[in-house]
Amino acid sequence: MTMKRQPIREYISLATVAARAGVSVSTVSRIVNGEMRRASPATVARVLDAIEAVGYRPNPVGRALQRGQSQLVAMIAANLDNPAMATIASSTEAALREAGYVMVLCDTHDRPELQDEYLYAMRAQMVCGYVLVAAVPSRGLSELSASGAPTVFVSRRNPVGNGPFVGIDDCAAGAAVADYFANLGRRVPAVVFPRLGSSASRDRVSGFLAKLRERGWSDKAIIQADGEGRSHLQVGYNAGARIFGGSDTPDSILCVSDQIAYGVNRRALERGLKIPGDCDIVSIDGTPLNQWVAPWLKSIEIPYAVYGAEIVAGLQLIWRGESFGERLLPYKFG
Amino acid sequence: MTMKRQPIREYISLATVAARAGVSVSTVSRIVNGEMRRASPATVARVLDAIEAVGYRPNPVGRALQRGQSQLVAMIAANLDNPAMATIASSTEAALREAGYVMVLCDTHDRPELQDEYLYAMRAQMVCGYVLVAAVPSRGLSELSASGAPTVFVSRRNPVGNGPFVGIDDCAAGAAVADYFANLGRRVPAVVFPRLGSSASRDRVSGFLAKLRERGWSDKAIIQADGEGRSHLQVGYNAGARIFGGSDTPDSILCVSDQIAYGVNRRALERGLKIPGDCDIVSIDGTPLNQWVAPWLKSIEIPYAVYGAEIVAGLQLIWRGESFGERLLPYKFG
DNA sequence: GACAACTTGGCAAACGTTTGCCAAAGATGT
DNA sequence: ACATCTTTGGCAAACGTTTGCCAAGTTGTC
Repeated sequence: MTMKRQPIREYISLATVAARAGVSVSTVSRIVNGEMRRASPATVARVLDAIEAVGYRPNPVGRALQRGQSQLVAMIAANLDNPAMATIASSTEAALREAGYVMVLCDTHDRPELQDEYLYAMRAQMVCGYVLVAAVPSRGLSELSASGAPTVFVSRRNPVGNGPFVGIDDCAAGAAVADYFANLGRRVPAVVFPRLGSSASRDRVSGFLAKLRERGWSDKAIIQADGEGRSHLQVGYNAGARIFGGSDTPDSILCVSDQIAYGVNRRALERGLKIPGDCDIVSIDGTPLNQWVAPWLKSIEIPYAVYGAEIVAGLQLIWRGESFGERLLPYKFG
Repeated sequence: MTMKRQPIREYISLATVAARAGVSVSTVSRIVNGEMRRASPATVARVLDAIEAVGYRPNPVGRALQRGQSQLVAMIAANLDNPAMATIASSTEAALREAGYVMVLCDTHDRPELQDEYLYAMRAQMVCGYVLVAAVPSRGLSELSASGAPTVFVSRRNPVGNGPFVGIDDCAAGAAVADYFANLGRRVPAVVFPRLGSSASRDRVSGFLAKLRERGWSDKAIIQADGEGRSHLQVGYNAGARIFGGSDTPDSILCVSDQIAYGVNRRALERGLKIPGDCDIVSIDGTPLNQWVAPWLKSIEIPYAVYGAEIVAGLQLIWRGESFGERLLPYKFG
């Protein structure tokens, strides 16, 4: 009944090399790992030749078992369909490969149960590190947090504690947009954000509001619209209905993500508004795609393409036992 | 100098369970693997309890080493920044997880050397299957092809042989667009495609051309523009310069991908053309994002979100030793 | 009462790697 | 000549799993 699984092929192992070079497996292992002083130059040369001749590559599985840790790094991301996360995934993958690691990608669709399932599965895989992009609170995350496993949080801070973080200064970004609107002479600003916000969303909104207050706005003069939806596109579209349906129509809108801006814009078009013109929209994300499909959108540009390098640098610090608090990357605006 | 790596934690192994249940490791192993007849009901119950009590999960690394094959599936994709591929990656990841596998994601940026590097690295990881999305010809791919390892090609057919394929009927899709233009009474059709084409691009173009010929167009009456660029956005933008700069301006354009359409559209806007109106653009891809950011674009909609399920179904057929030629999924148009 | 057949479960080898420890041989110092 | 140290390299255990084989114990049949 049950299929018997056959190995796909015989692998070239240390034993193969050892036999060919006429030495023991341990000697080859040490040379492979760069312990050149443990063998005479003649032996080293012989072994190196044999490695070359048979095309040996260390088997990561055997190594993982012995070391109790694989060369796999788990990236657990909330939603790959979001181009920003796709870019983070892509750049992290490239940086990890360069450093000799292999990335496992897990898409949680923002669901805590799925996040936990992945967290447990990855622990079983003996991964040597975790990259959590926009993590949600969950039991498994608390355990991970407590276990002290090498972890870097990206975009959203650790929702159940603290830990190394790579992102931008969200508060400052929100404030920058507020300044921009104020300097432009806008009178009726609005801000759109998801109802179930993350630390990032909250900070962007509060930075925006704080700066506007500083520049003379009263709280009720600022339109705040949260939207619901499983994607930020929906969030923006839903919030747009309320923004453009109220008594005051805003002349300037901050959307905390590109996708929200797309949703708001669609609603605006349906209502016959001109963007920009009747109303300016600014978003925070600024993926390159905007230049192609949303030239009407001005953005705070987050350097997602360099996130990967920062994330891997952070992991390497942690692996070396050094500390890594947070790395706030500069954004571009205007 | 060199850091000594410490295992993150002690893992709960078969030995832990065996000690607690008072049986041998082999007995536990057999029960974990569902061989219930090899032990008395009483023993089985005791072992199951122990498993529950200590929270045992099989270690995939040990298993992989013993079986000569891991539960990892390699997805090697040409360009994650393309939303279509991101959707394929996402849906495949979900389907694999459901089937108990773990996906490793590799982004080759369309570069053969990188594709080879990944192919070799994944072989060393003892992956149990390969999903190649938009593969490019390379030495390693030929070797993989020859080795008979379980492989599914997606979107683009195997460029160095043949093998299981998941995609759409590209030829028919191109023809459908041709019919659409003809029925609409368009006179000056154009087609835009990347200079370095894949089987998919070529088939879409040739299907389009063949149908137009069938409906009375001469070859020179059809504008064909190939574009260069590292992304399809660039391809479209570059080809757009030639299309809109020639003597004949087309009244209808087929772009073989969404991203090319974005590029063409940008060029059209720069030239002051109205889309649609002066010129219809139709693309092949039809990602959901279009509805939000490119309402001007009509598309053949490829069901990327269900690719994952088909890919995994294909892999499972292959693992079972059954054959799996190709699966052409239905697309939606209009 | 003898013998076969089945049930139940353990032993041990194997997968590929790493590494602590030991042994042989050569080099150096007295 | 002897003690000590260094160089060179192998042995064997360990990581967690699977599985062929064997050894008891139980049951059934004549």
